[in-house]
Amino acid sequence: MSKTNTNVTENLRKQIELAVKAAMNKGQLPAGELPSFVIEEPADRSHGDIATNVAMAGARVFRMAPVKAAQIILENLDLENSLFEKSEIAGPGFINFFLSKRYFAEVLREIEREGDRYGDSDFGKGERVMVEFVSANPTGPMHLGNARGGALGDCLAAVMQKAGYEAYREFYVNDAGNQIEKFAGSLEARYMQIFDAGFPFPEDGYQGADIIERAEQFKEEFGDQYVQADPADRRKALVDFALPRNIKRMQDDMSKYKIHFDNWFMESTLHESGAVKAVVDTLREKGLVYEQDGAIWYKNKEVCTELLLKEGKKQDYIDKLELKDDVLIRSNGNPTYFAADIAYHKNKFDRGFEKLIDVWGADHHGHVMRLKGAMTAIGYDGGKLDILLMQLVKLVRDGQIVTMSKRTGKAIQLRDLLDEVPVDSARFIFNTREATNQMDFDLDLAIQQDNQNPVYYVQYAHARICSILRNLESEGVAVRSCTDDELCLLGAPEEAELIHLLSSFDSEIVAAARDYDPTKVTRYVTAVATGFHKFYNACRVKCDDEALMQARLSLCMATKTVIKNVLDMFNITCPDRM
RNA sequence: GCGCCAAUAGCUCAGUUGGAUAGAGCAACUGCCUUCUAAGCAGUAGGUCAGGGGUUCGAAUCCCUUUUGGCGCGCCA
Repeated sequence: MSKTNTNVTENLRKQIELAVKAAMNKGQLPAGELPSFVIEEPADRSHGDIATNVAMAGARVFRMAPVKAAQIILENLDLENSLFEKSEIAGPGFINFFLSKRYFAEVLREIEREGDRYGDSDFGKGERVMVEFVSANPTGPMHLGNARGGALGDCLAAVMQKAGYEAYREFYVNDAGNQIEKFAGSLEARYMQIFDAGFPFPEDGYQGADIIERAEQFKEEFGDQYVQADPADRRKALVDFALPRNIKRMQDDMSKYKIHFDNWFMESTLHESGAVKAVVDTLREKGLVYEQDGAIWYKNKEVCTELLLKEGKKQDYIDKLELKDDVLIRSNGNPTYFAADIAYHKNKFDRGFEKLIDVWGADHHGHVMRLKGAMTAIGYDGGKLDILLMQLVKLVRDGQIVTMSKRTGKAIQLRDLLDEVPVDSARFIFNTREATNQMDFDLDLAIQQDNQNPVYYVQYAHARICSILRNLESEGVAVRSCTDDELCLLGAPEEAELIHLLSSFDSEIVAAARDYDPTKVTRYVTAVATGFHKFYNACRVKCDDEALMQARLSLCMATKTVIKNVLDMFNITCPDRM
């Protein structure tokens, strides 16, 4: 809601509360608790601009029919000097309020004044928030799930920024640990197979074609000089060769996808600095680790049980969860991913971030509780760590579901996608489905560069506005500021509806930030585009009435500002002509 | 078995902390360019909100239950 809009709602709430109290004092309503009620925009605009259910919500307290209570409240309501011009009782007892044209003028003025800052709010109070996303394994190419996570994470960070947070984007590179061992074994096998086709491939190795490619590149450079080498040296040489190239490829892909991370954080630094060992020690000091079968275990069950009881969960519910303890240090001495992850998130908090958001694939959801619990256990607030779980993407091509797997090497990769699908369209389409829902990505549709593609619909609205401005400019018409009286000429339903949409920009941003859901903003800007196209068809900007033309130009400029602010925020091209 | 997420038009999905006649895009059908971009607009058709109970003035929304689908329950990440 724009500031204008927010003020209107807050004032109305106070006025209604005063009216109810006044009626109670006069004995028109039985004295009692003020009911909690909502003030909202009705779905149907013929029901007014703002409506309240106070009479219905209070039906029990008032002990009378909602319609009658509404009448009494309305009689006690003072709407003099407000931006409302009319009110009515409707349906089962709603009180509907109609905004005056002065209000619409206010909104347009505010947008003109704020320009590219329009939609900003102080909801986040400048809090530093880190959004960690993609964080793909550097052992292979990025897949379609990373494409979705990239678009969602990047746009979520943008939304947080717009809502008044200080957002920071980070990519966690798992350049250490077990999967690097697997990576080494796979590379080794592919390298050796060049010389000896019978060299065994590890059972759990990475089967992707990219591994073979890297092994061949390695052979190009070093020939057969590692065939006879010590296997440990050979693997190290292969990883040292392949890993930086893989990371570079991920960075190039992200850059092509118009995602720019503030930081690429290397897991290996946590091992080298001793940070991983340090958190294990911290947990040990708190009596939360024990040794068994040569491994060091973390008392996850104990910690999570305590936290769940604090949340008010019942013991038998907790029992059914069958919580298990987790290994921190394997019997071979290597720390687990989990141990490194605790150290990593501690590191994030220690860098001064007050809120952490991780975008993960839903297949990692079993990891959420134990990580948050562990953060609390080492003295941080696990409640400040939020995980956005993203359901995986299914790829559909020619109406057939294509299974994605790094292992089969047959899945489409992020870079295949970007070769075929325009970046704007990929970023937009991935933000049309909520993260919590599974998504079918129709490759054929996304590749299409025509009106089926939703991003063009929004861009087209912007280009249309630019075109109007160009045409009028060539005829010597300059956009100027309008007086209130002129702006009040905007009375058509399409005009009112569009202004209404524009006024709710920052409440949409706040809702998206609150719910960690950037897809709300995509849908919002689509609605704004619809509102504009309807207005365009119903009302001609260029007309004989100079004052009306200027008022409509103000509306065009305001619409242009909102669309541009959204597309800029999401790093999507905002063309002046199409 | 236990847990998490979901089930809404032919398809893909919205539905704003319980509200008024459940919406949009695509697909289908019918109209609208001698006037600012038809990548657009208007209209028609399409629904047992998975099924069944419950809570209340009022349920797609909250609770219970059944069914179906996805995912997870590793000294993998």
